[in-house]
Order: sequence, then structure tokens, then C-alpha cells
Amino acid sequence: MPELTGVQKQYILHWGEMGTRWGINRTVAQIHALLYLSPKALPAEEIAETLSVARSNVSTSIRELETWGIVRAVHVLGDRREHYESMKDVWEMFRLVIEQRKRREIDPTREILRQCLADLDPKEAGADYTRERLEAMAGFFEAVTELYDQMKGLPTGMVRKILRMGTKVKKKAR
Amino acid sequence: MPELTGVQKQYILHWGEMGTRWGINRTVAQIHALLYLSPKALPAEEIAETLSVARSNVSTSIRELETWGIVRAVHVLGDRREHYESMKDVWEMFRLVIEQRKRREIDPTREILRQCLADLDPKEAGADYTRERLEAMAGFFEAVTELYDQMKGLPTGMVRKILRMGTKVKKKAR
DNA sequence: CTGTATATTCTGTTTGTACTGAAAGAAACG
DNA sequence: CGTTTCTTTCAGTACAAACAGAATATACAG
Repeated sequence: MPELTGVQKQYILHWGEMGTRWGINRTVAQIHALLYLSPKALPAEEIAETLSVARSNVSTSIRELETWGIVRAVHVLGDRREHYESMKDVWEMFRLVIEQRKRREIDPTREILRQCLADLDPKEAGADYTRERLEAMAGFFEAVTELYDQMKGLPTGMVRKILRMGTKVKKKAR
Repeated sequence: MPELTGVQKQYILHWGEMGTRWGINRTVAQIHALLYLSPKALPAEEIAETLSVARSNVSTSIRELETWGIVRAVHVLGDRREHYESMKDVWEMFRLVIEQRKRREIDPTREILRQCLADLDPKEAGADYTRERLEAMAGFFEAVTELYDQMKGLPTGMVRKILRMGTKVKKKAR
């Protein structure tokens, strides 16, 4: 992947942009896009050149992608450098990302909500109302967690099957 | 909601933090948290004081929340100021946010992917591989869209029902 | 052991977003 | 119609995140 074609550029740029909107570093996202499109693993040096970013920046970003579990280092015979490749299974990739975001953000939020509910002083003015709101929010996050637990481990094709059942249920319901 | 209790502070701070991680402005998220907890609509002035941010900042942030459709202005008799209140239905709130993020981010991504696939020059080196990858990605986004379309409009309780069916399907499958 | 290639860490610098305060603009009131 | 009250817009500032490049560390070859 020495020089990028127009299409590749477009995809990489857009992916970087998407990243920023979801709180993911632009360069991290771009590198991922590049590796995703690349048929072979790439050394950091080449990534840096292709995307015109500093070698050090690539190093940091790759590490980030490795912690997400969607990029890994592979070794090429006769080359001392590490080569990096992206996971190619899109569903699995997003599953991993979602799993981690759940762990990093949803779970702590549930924890905070529980904490808040525990800390609520019933003598405080308006405590009832606050409790009501916090409980509604907590309920939502519990449901989302439940949903996640159900979904995880479902093979890809299964999701669609369930969706179709959903349609039926909906129709029956009205 | 003149002075905040400890619990309220904790919730608002955490919510602001969550916002930043999902690409939503901290102040915007904090204001939403405040309004969500508030039993009555609040004037901008009071929001600014409570959160210690500039009045103008509140103005901008409120507008943002209004475009999401989860906060609206209401009028209080004998008060010329606008008062703002948050939607209280958590499910509906998230539905609105997801709907808009889909429109702003998922839909354009689908469009770009289609564009890329259309622009792919089969004569270009490695075009086959690129196509393969882009199509996999496009397929994922189509599925997500389908999923969204199915979900939207489902009454809150229905989601759980479907989840339970999902469990059954899963069990049958193995 | 020494020299070279590669990777990582660290330190300023840059950049972009968020924010403030001032000024302009509306709306309500007397 | 002028004054007051409130809201929005705008221009500059502050701040945090991202980044480049240098310095350092690590691995390897001869």
C-alpha cells in the first residue's frame, strides 16, 4: 500500500472524521482505515509515510488500536520490523469496540448511578424527585446492559433473524 | 434547583464526562443533566449560576439541546424569561439522540461507502481486495440501519420482549 | 562489544474547540 | 417611543488534546 488511490484516500479521510465524532482520535481512526484496506500487514514507517504523520504518532496510535484488540503485530520473515494488520471481520471488530466502550463507559455509569441512589439523603429537599429520575436513568442502563449481554455471542446472522421476529411481534401488538 | 446537593453534583459531573467521551460538549451534557434532575424548568441565568459557566455559553448549549429535541423552552406566568426543561422519558430521549446521530453520521457513511464502491476503478491494482473490504463494511452499515429501522417505533416494553425471544432463538441454535 | 535498525517515551509546539465578556439584537413594558 | 429585561451573536482568549521531532531505549547483526 505504497501510494493511495482516490477511493482509499476518501475512505480513510472519512473514517478519521467519523472517529473524531465518536471520541476517537482522528489519526487512530485513519490508521485503522488504512490497515483495514491493506491486503498485507504494514510496518509503522510505511503507515507514517502514507498518512503523512510522525513516526511517533503512529507508534502511540497503534498501541491504542492494539488495546482495542482490532489491530495486531505480525512478523514477516527476513524483516526485523513489526508489521501491523487489522482484523477484517467487521462485525467482530465492532463487537470488540462496543464491548470495551461498555466496560469503560456504561459500566462506570451504572456504578455511579447506584452510588448516587445509595447516597441519596431522604431528608434532603426534593430527594424523592431526584430518586425518581435517577432510578429511571438507572433502569435504562440496566436494560442496555441486558441487551448487550443477550447480543454478545450471537453469531452474526442471528441478529437478522431476531430482527425479523421483532417485526412480527410489532405487527401482532397493534 | 438553587444549590446542588452532593448527589446532584456527582451526577452532573459524571454526565458531563460521559458527554465528552461520546463527542458531546461537556457543558451541553452538564446542562442536560441539571435539567433532567430539576423538577421545574429553569431560566438560563440560573443554569449559568448553578454550573458556574457564562450566560452566553448556556445560550449556545441550550440551543444545541433544543436541536436534539430533548430540551424545550416553556413559559412561566409572571416571568418574562424563558425557562428550559428536559424531556423526562429516558428511552425517548436516547431514541431521539440515536436517531439524529444516525442521520448525521451513519447515513453519510453509507453514502460515502456507496460512492467509493461506485468510484472503484477495476483496472487499478488491488481493486478487488479494496472492493471486498468496502463491501463488507457497507454490509455492516446496511444491517445497522435495518436494525435501527426495526427498533424505532417499538414501544419501550417491546424491546425486552424481543430480547427474550432472542434468548430462545439462541438456545435453539446451539 | 560495537554499530545499526527499529520502537518507544518525552517535551515543547501547534491546533482546534470551548469558553468568556462585550456588544448587538429582540421582546416586553410603562 | 424610550426603557428595561432578556437572549443571541461575535471576537478574542484560554485550555486541552494531538502532534512532531528529539532523545532514549531495545533488539539484533557482525
